[in-house]
Amino acid sequence: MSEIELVIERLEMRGHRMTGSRRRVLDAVMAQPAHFTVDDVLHSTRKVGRATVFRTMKLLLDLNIVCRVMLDDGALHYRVSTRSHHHHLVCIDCGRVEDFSQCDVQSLTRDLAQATGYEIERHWLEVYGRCHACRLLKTEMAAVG
Amino acid sequence: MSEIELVIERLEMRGHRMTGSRRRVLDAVMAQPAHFTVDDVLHSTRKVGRATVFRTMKLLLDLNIVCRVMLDDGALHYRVSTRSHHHHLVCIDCGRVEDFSQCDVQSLTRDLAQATGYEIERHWLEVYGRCHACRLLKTEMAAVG
DNA sequence: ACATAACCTGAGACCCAGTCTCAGCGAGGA
DNA sequence: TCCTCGCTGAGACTGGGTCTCAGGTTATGT
Repeated sequence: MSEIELVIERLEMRGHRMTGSRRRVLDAVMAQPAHFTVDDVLHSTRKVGRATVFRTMKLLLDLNIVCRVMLDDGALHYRVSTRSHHHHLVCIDCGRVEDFSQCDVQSLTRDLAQATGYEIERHWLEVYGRCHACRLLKTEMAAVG
Repeated sequence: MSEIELVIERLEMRGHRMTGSRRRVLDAVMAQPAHFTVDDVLHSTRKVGRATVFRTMKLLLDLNIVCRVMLDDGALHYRVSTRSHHHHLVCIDCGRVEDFSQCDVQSLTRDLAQATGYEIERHWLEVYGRCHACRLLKTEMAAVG
C-alpha cells in the first residue's frame, strides 16, 4: 500500500474525504524538504485557499502524517513523520533534523510520577546540537581563521 | 540580597539600566500567578507601552529571571523561574505547573551523541499529566456520574 | 555646568501563523 | 430528484510579537 493510499484510508476511517484540494496539499507536503512551514506548502500549491491548507495540515497532524518540530529559535515547523512517538535532534547550525525514538524518558517519568503524584500522559522532548558536518566545518574554520 | 537587587545586578552586568518602566514590568511579573502571558503583565502595568513590556520580558528571559512553559494546548506562557536548568510538569486538567530538575536526559543525550555524531548542546522537555488533586476529582466524578 | 552619545521609551504600523465566517459547491443517500 | 452534510476559497480577524521613529533620559568626559 502506497503512502497516499494509507493516508486516504486513515482519512476515510474518520469520515473525511480525499478531495482534490486535500490531494494537492498532501502532494506538496510530500515534496517538501525535511522540515517546512505552512507557508512553504502554500507557495507550492496553487489553487488551494489558505484556510484549506491550514485545515488540511491540521488534519494531517491529527492523523500522524506530519508532526511539528520546534527549531532552535522557537519557530514551529512541520515535518513528515515516519513513526508515531519520536523526538527530534536539531542541528543549530544547518537546521537538519534527525528523528529518534530511543526514549529513556520512561524511567524519568516513572520517578516523576512517584515523586509528584501526577499521572503522566505524555511528554515533548527536543534536543539541540551540532551535526557531524557542522562540527567539522567549525573546527576547519577555527584552524583557518 | 533581594530578588530585585539580584535582577538589577544582572541587568547592569550586561550594560542595561534598571529604569522606571522596567521596574514596573518586573514588579508586575513577580505579582503574577504560577504562569501568565505577556498580556496579563500588560494589563497589570499601567503606563508602560506594549513594546516595552515585550522588550523587558525578552530581557528577563535572557537573564533567566523568567522561563517559558508550553501548555498542553500549545500556548506559550511565562513563569518566574526558580532555578536555571529545569523542566516543567504540566497538569492537563487544571493547568498547574511544577518545576523539576532531576533530569536523567543526560544519559539519553550521551547515547544520542554517540549514535549520531552530534555534539549536543541543550534540550527542551515538557511533561504532561494529571495532578493528584485532579486525579481524585476525576475518580470522584466517575463514582458519582 | 555642559555636550554628547548611548540607551530607553511609547505609539502605532506592521508581520506572521492560525482561526472564523460565510456563501457557494459537490457527493452521496433516501 | 432533493436534501443534507462535508468541503471549499475569500477575506476579515486574532494573538503574540517585532520594527520604526521621534523624543526623553542617563552616563560620562570636560
